[in-house]
Amino acid sequence: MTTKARDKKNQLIEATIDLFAKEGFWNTSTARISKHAGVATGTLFNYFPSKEALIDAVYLHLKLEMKAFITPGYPADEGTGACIAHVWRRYAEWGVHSPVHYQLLEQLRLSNLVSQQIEDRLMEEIGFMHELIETARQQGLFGEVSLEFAGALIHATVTATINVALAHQLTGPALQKHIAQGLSVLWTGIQPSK
Amino acid sequence: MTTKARDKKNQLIEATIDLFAKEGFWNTSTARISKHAGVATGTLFNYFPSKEALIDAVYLHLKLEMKAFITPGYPADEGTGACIAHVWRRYAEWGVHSPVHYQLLEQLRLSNLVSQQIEDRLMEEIGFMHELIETARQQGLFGEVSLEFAGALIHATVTATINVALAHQLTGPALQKHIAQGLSVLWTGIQPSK
Amino acid sequence: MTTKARDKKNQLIEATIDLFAKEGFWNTSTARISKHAGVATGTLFNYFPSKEALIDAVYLHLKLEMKAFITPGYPADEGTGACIAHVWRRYAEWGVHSPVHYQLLEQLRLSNLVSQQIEDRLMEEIGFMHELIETARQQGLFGEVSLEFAGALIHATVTATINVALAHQLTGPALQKHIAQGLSVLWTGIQPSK
Amino acid sequence: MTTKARDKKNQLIEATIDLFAKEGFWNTSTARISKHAGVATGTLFNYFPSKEALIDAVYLHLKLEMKAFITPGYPADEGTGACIAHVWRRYAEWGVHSPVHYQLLEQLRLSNLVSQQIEDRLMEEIGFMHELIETARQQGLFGEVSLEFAGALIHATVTATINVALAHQLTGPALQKHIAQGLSVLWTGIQPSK
DNA sequence: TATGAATGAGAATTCATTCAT
DNA sequence: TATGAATGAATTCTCATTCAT
Repeated sequence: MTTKARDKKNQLIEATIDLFAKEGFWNTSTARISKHAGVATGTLFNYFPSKEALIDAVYLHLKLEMKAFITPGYPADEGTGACIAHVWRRYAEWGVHSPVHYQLLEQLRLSNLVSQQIEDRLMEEIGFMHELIETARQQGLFGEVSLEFAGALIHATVTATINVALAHQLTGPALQKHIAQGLSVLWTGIQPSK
Repeated sequence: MTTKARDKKNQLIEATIDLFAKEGFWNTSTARISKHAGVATGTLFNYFPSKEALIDAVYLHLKLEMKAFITPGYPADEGTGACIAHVWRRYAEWGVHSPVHYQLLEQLRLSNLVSQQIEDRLMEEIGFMHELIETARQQGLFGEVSLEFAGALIHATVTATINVALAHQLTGPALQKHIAQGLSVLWTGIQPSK
Repeated sequence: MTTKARDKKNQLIEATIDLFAKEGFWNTSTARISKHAGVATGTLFNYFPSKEALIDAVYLHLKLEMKAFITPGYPADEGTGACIAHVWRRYAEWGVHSPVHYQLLEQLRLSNLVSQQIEDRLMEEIGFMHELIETARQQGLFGEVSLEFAGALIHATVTATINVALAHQLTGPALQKHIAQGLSVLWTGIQPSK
Repeated sequence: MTTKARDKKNQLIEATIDLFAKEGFWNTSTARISKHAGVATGTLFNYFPSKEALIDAVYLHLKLEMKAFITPGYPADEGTGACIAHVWRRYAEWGVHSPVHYQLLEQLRLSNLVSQQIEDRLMEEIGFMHELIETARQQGLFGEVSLEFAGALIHATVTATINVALAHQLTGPALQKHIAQGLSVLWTGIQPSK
């Protein structure tokens, strides 16, 4: 795929995200997406074989964007706990920083619109988080909680934290305190009882 | 509204839930709903002025069903903590007991398809939960966590708990232990640090 | 047909006229007509076998109403010219007096919605006007103008007169003067050249 | 708009006129129009955003066609009276020449289906007639008749003339004589009394 | 490769009419 | 005779996708 082609794909993906956010899922036709991206209706289908494939690409795009936001500063040498805390905190910050993208990602996650193929593909990209959690479990950081439950709780707490931060429009120190509080709930709640 | 009319409305609502679950939101037309409910296409619109109104009714139906499941055995005289624990536990049990309804409710919650009017109407029905949380806060059960954040965390943890229970198809004692674990995470995590 | 039945028929016809005027032809369903008349949807079809039959009845009703307005004071003993002038003038006055009914009548006339059967039936009721015109022709009042042309010109001039009177909201002496002017145009225009 | 696009628009407009005439207003669906024009149902809506817009276009088309028929031979240098007579005569000839179009135009005129926007647009195209009438009035050709009344009478007489010509299927010299007669009625009737 | 007109199945909704009560 | 819920064909309009240029 040439650079130009990749550019156009991204252009279309960004236009899709924009319109999904602005007008909602249901009212966003491929024709409108094309126009918003500044290309002809037919062109969209030169880059994505179907609308479904476009939505898959959007989901992938959002997840990778999130990953790219989370990754910097990863404290690989400070221990598993620090790593998980980093990921959790950066996720929360991403959600507050890109609320539109975050909300769309959550909607797509529940929508059954994303193909299994893409979910699999993402396992490879995001899999390191699962390994991280598994390591933490084995180190006894999570008590008896299963791998999957730990993942679910991490996701659940970060989501709740983002949503409240957005609802209250928190920024600056108030936001940082809120995020710390959310992380603390997870951390306290999930740790093994003494 | 006569009993017969109420029956038919329910019939249509159940058919809608069924199809939404089976075929997904996006592929479920009013024509298919009517056929699935065993009535003519026009009949649906005798009971709901629009598809939007039908979806509102479905959402209302699901929330009230959930409330009806949660309410029995409410330990009003055992203190706020026991009440919250009861509600949390019964919610989790409902989700595991009626996974299709639970999942649809979650989808609708994020979809922006439900009108504000219905959200308001539900505040009256579900409002007691908010009061419960507020009372708990004032009794110092939740540390510094705000009302809204407490609500979000309660919802987030119960959701995570249900999802994992469903994924692992937990039942019987294993399920009860899992639910207890989820509740404990919330409870430990949210309580004020000593 | 009992008196009660005739009353209900009239009730339905009046409701139809009212709604046609208020909401236009295209948006007026039989259901709305029934409701407006204060009867059940099915009841309408006990009195009129179809919507088409109802429209026929409305047309008939309007024409007879017009005739009833025109007839009083008919100067049978003052000569043909006076009779025609009377009819013309009363027609104009009816149009100004009942603009809604007048306009609906004109619309129905051009709409092809009225059955031939009703047109025939009306010939009997309204036929005297044609005879009147024919007599006038034979008396040489209309020059070489054919019967049909004379009728068309009479109708055309009265219609133009009413429309302008309505547009300018003429009343009282101004209206009378305007009507006299319209009649004079017809009379002067149509009379044989010396 | 390319030539091809204009052609297709005209194709659809002609199909609409044809069907309106053949089957009447009320039975003519967009689906039938599309099929009659030899295009897919969706294609119609590529050219007209709604059925209403199509009807507007039909009305505009008919009026401009009429104008194009009337204009040639306009005797601008023979005085106002000659100009009005020319327009009147050509209008009558157009009605007899294109009865289907003429009748549809009259129906649309009374139907309230044409948007104000199109009426305004037509004022610019047809406005010269109003100026013509106003000039004639100021030259004393019309006695005390107001501008609007003069216009209404002109329209009324030409319409009556066309209708009778069509009913009698007049052609050739008989038609010309009939038209002359109609014009004479207007002219004699409307001129100032000495 | 880009274009955008053409396609036609499918969507939500309406409505004249029927018929069991 | 009156009722009004039920019917389902018909309507306007949308939209993912195709394909000739």
